[in-house]
Amino acid sequence: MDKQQVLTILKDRGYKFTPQRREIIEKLVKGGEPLSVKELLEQLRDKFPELSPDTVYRTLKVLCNLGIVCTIGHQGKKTTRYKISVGLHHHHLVCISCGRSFCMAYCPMEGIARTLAQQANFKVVEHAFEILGYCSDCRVN
Amino acid sequence: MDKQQVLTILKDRGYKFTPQRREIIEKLVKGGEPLSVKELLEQLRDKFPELSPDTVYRTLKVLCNLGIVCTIGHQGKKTTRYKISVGLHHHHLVCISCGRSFCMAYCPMEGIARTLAQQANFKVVEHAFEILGYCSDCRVN
DNA sequence: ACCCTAATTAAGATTATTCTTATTTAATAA
DNA sequence: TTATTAAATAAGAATAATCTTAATTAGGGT
Repeated sequence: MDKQQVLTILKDRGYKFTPQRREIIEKLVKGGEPLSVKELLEQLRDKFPELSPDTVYRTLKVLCNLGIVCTIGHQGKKTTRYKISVGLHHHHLVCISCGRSFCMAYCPMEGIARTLAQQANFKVVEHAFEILGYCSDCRVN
Repeated sequence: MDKQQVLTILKDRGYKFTPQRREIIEKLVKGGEPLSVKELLEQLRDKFPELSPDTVYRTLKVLCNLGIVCTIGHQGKKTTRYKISVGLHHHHLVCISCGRSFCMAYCPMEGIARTLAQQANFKVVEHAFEILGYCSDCRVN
């Protein structure tokens, strides 16, 4: 997903283009390691010395809701990080030693959520799933 | 799980009994709706006017790690809540309208985590899973 | 080009949670 | 009972994230 694609999606949904938003998207589409809000702020400080954290959080929330970025580390173990989503809905394996994250090959929830929810007559809106442990580099044995 | 059982587990693991800890456990074993840290503090204010939030958070963390209490609302949607664990490891359906939570009948992760992790040569330590949506009372249709 | 309006912004307050530090205390051994 | 020590505590600082408010601005229509 490149910058143009993201901007097109935003436009279609009626969001405005602001310089701040453009730059945040710019940083994210570059890829690489998932970024924290703090890191994004640091990277954007020269261009927007008064960029407020709230603007970054708000923009990220919009992008999350549109499925453009995904979130890693909800679990409160470390600071939440964000990265451009690689298309399909998916979850992460998060290493509690080095902090790196790895995409799961597939999302095991689709059928399961339906089944579990049916039992409780519960209308599923979203689900959160994350596995924490040690990655191949960090595992001891 | 009653208070004695909890205290026995703590004793076995070498934790100390403090009046604060006893009271926090007392409130939790009563059952009922899952409690937030704020609610716990309010309920304990008359007995311990200077109880610090940190003490509550610390005690809850210990109890979580021992599997004695479980955590609801990790997802950052609302304040995290805690309740005595009903034995087996499990997850929750959380209503985004009324905020109530419901236990899932089983944990769908056991086999899945193993499979997913194997593919990545990842050693699983724990996982987080939560379904958000509307409960039977709150769903519109 | 100019105006209008709803969306977006910065700033700062607020809340939830964790961390640091110095003090207190529970459990254990003498 | 007293002394010892490791664990637990309160207080307050620090961090992450959200909310409130008033000012600014992008985009659409004139």
